[in-house]
Amino acid sequence: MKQITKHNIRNSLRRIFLYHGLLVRLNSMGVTRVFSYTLAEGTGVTPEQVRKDFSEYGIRGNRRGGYITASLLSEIEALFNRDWISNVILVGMGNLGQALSKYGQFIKRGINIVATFDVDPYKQKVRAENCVYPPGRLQEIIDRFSVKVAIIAVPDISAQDVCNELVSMGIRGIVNFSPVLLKVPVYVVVNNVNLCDEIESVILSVYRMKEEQSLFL
Amino acid sequence: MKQITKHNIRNSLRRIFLYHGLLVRLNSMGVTRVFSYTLAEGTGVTPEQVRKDFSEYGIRGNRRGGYITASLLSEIEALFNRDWISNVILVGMGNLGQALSKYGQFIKRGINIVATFDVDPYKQKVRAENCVYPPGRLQEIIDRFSVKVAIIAVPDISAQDVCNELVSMGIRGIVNFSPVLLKVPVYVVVNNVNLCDEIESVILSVYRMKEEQSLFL
DNA sequence: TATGTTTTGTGATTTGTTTCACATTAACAA
DNA sequence: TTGTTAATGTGAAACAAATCACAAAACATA
Repeated sequence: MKQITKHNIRNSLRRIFLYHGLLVRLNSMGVTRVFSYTLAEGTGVTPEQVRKDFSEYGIRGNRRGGYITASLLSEIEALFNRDWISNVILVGMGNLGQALSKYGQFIKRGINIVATFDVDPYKQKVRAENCVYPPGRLQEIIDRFSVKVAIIAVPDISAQDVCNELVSMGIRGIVNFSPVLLKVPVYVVVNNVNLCDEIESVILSVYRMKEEQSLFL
Repeated sequence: MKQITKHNIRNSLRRIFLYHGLLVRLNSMGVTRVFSYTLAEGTGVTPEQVRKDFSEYGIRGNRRGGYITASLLSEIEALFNRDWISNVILVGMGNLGQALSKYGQFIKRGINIVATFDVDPYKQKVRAENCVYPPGRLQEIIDRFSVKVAIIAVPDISAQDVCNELVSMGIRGIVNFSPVLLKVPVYVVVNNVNLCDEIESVILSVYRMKEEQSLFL
């Protein structure tokens, strides 16, 4: 079984997102021109790497004038081809799901959560603005909005079942916030995000740093 | 400036967390023995890699009997040295912060959020169970619980200020959920988690997969 | 105790990624 | 028009990570 996880998405591609995020902010601040070192500075990589990454994806700048912010942004977004696919659904409205559904950054970045789902009838408040659908309406919504990507934020026990259901309904990309490895057909992309791991890695790094310092004492 | 980000935390270390998470679950399910291929299967890597990773961190198994789940777990946790440092604080109680503060997985993994903070007086409900402190009490809490790691979930404009303050108060590790690159002294570890990027990477991968398939038509 | 089997542990090899060094180009100034 | 400068773009080199192949060990069985 082959999954696209944090570990096998190309590093260069992950950095393109980094540049994209920064560019969105710079653009909204009215910065019209950027240089490889601008992006490098803002994302913590080297200028060479920025250029190499752009080179890999066929993005070119002006030999002396750097890059035009707006064009660069649209070139990256063209690369993403974001028009037809940025509608996503969110399954699981626990604490994390609720937070994600209200997270303001998504829409700024062109990620549109068209609907949220939960099995819990108590959470299914189909009011006007913040409605949560029952799983029975998944297929209908997926079809209506041609959704291809889903966010899974359900408890680990039900994650695989939900995943299977979504895949059978046409979902081809999954962002998985549950701590289980989802089994999916080869044509489905999975990205696992594990908040515990993110925090643990810092805890351990801090500890290791202490250890290294103490070697000098 | 050198940061420990998603990209420069050793891959092997990231995988150790993956194994740890799986082991916690296997252990609670009563599995007493695991093999490199058990862990490989459950985390989507190869058995050789599992062994190589353990080898790197000096963790050894039994030549024929694999690994004893409980011992392996405590060896990894000893590696983390989690006793003195697993108290963390959370700054910023917006949507994401609130979700993180209620996220049940943390405590299962030994991550203990000892206090949460927000500048907004409306959010500062210092009731018994779910209290949110004003920033003025940061130093007091950091000292009292010897906190070394903080989670930043504040809006991007204030992220750098909050970060500076935390570092000056003794914080040495930061999990940054805001989309800005924090400038920190070399002895501070930063892990940037960007939820937009995680979702975008899947959107793009799905698109690329479609593209590749269409080459065969 | 000897033998076959299973699984770990690791040197050697391959593959992938980042950095370096510099040729190339565009803008500007005199 | 011509030289100077400030950027990009990229092949080559250095580095890092993953895979392979197999030796070493431990257990089971006779």
